[in-house]
Amino acid sequence: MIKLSKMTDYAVVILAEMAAQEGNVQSASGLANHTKLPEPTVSKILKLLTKHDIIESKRGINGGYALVKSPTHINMAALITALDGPIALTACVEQSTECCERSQCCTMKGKWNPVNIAMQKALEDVSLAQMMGTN
Amino acid sequence: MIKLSKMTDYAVVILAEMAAQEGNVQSASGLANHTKLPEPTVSKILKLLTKHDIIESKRGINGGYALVKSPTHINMAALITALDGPIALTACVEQSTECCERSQCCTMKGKWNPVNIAMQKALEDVSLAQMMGTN
DNA sequence: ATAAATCGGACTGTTGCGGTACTCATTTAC
DNA sequence: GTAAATGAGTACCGCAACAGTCCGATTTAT
Repeated sequence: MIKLSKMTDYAVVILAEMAAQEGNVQSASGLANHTKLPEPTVSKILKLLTKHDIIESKRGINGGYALVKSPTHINMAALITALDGPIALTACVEQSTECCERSQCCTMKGKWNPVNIAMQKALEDVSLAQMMGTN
Repeated sequence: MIKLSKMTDYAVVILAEMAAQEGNVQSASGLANHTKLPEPTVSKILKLLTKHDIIESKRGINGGYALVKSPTHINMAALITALDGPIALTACVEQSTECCERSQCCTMKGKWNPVNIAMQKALEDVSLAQMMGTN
């Protein structure tokens, strides 16, 4: 099963909650309460999102996190990249110019790239706002 | 990193080898030799592919495996489904009508489906033959 | 009928991820 | 200036899924 990690799943829920209160700075514990997710996990995800400039943080008393972009401008590709690393369907991607550990160069080297690109595009086309839309 | 398992990667290499000798029945050990992959792994993959009717097996002396469809009619979606299970980007897919383990229904329930469908389509559009094409 | 060759399914070890806890750095209210 | 509140960073543990291994079932050539 090609599935993205729970972390990404959680991230969407958290971001949706933040978007619902757009403009407000919300603390990690507050978000954890609202989303019913375990606080340490929420905190971890928020840090990752901050590091990748998807949200911004404010320290000190009454600190917390806030969106920097509107939900329309946050796409799934960026989210997944932030939490799970680069989007690629196999280890044998073009970037690794060396041969695999196998005795000869894998004949499939680089062949997955078109697929990867297609997937990347599919994910870029979905915004957080769309994910939040009614069923 | 969204990545598919090595198994799928290997499967493509193996199928490419089989396609190169289309029509011929090839034993698991023979294919392992040609692809330089560990035989038990090759064997395991061949079993999975057989179960999903992507190839067919022949027992007894001079037995082995052979393609049932032409490389043009084998797409990546079928391959990945056979080896890694259904293509879905999250556990919270439409099919599970129950709520998550969280106290309330996840607000994102079913929202990933459009993305999943887009990915499925992207993968269906790539045939084994295309993967075998020259670099 | 026998035996060799091969497929088929169950089993096990290991790696990576999800989840947690702890400590340090920073900011602001008083 | 001090202390409280909050985010940032690091390190750790348990579980689950995967990669790899083995032995039994089945078929066919002789």
